[in-house]
Amino acid sequence: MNTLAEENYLKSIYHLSLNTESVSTNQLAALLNTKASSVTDMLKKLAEKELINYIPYQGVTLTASGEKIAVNIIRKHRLWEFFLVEKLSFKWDEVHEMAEEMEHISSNELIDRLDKFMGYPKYDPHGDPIPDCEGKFKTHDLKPVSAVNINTDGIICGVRDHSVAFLQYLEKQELTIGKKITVTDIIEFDHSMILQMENKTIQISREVANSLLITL
Amino acid sequence: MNTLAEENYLKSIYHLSLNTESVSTNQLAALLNTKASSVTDMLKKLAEKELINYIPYQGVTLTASGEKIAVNIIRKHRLWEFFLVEKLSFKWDEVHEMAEEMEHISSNELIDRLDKFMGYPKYDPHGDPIPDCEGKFKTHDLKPVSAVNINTDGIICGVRDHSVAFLQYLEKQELTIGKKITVTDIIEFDHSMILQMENKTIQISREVANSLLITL
DNA sequence: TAATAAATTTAGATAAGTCTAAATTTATTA
DNA sequence: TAATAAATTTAGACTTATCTAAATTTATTA
Ligand SMILES: [Mn+2]
Ligand SMILES: [Mn+2]
Ligand SMILES: [Mn+2]
Ligand SMILES: [Mn+2]
Repeated sequence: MNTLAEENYLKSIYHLSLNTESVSTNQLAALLNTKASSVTDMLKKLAEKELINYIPYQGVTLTASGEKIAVNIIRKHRLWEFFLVEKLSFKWDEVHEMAEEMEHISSNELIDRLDKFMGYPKYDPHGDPIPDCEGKFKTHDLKPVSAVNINTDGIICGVRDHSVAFLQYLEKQELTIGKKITVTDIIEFDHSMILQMENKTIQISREVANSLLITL
Repeated sequence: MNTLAEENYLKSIYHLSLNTESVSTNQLAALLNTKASSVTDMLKKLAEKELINYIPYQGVTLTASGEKIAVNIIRKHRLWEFFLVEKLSFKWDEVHEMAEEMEHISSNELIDRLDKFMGYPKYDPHGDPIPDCEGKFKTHDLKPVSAVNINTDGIICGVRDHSVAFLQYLEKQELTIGKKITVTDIIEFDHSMILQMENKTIQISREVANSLLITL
């Protein structure tokens, strides 16, 4: 159907589209660790296949069929991550690279059965929503901890930074999905925050607070 | 490490080596559905990497490191097939193509954990042995049904033909792995055989008898 | 608004893996 | 054993996905 490279481009365009209206060549080059000229070549190919709307110099958006493919790849990625953590006991910081390969296994029947086998999970190990077999999913209303006021509490439901370093840090602090926290104080000087957890109090930096997402 | 194409060549050389001392260019071209000239190019590359012993015009054998890689790919293939049948309820005729893709997922940690998750199975859904994480496995002593005498009985433990058509035929006749059969008669004219099964008697052609493997 | 900088595309090259057609080597057979 | 056939390799081309360097377009700023 589509090559591995094409799938990775579509997925990247999808992710970048969540923040900006139209995605630029340089944004893609940065995310895909490639050069702008390589991106241009691929954009022409994807436009030819009508998977993206491409206006030279003006950036790209996904067409309906391009988006469908992108969401399906993300569904596969997140279901495999769930499988690796829930069934094979990997930690949440270990699964992304493996899922990058597994998301390209082509069979949809396989992924639908995997979904069923795991009981149709709604969120992956990082709190990201898993699209169902129709491509539908709902994001819950998330806020970075850095955006809430003193004495607000919430449940950790996601992260903005998926790096191994960040995930390992959170794990160590027990700041994992599902945990309840209350912001008890904010240090004016550097905006670090004091969090009250079930069994302890910890302090986190502004950077961490920015990348830790909660529901109120 | 190695490309997908390289892995497929190594695996094919391994499989063909089970029947012949040295594997020829044309044998590989036929199995891999490609042209002899393409095979020659790849053989040069694999020889360069010291994964095969290649003498132009004389065929190839695997080196120790080439064989290790081939066995690891086969381990992955068979473990994923087992997973698909045992955990996701696919039929034994449906899993080969999916496993052809999944065998290239690179992580060995992943496959070792999958192995553990499934209880270290010794045989795949077609009766083929699954190498352990060291690459070791034992084939049981198999004979085609066509090679046994009247009134011999045995347990179905494998197949020589992995085609969908053959597997579906066997499934329909309940000639599946683990079933006990007794050869009660052999028709001289066309060498078809009468098999006594637990709850019925059936007749199979010589072709079928040739591809159905039992232990005595 | 003209000059400069930044972003993007084009041109031309490279590597992997494949192909067809031609040349070469090995095997068969008259 | 010389001619013929079969198997294999070589030569040259093509596709996909990359790259660097140069040209072009768009954005910024003096
Ligand atoms: Mn991921
Ligand atoms: Mn994830
Ligand atoms: Mn198989
Ligand atoms: Mn098998």
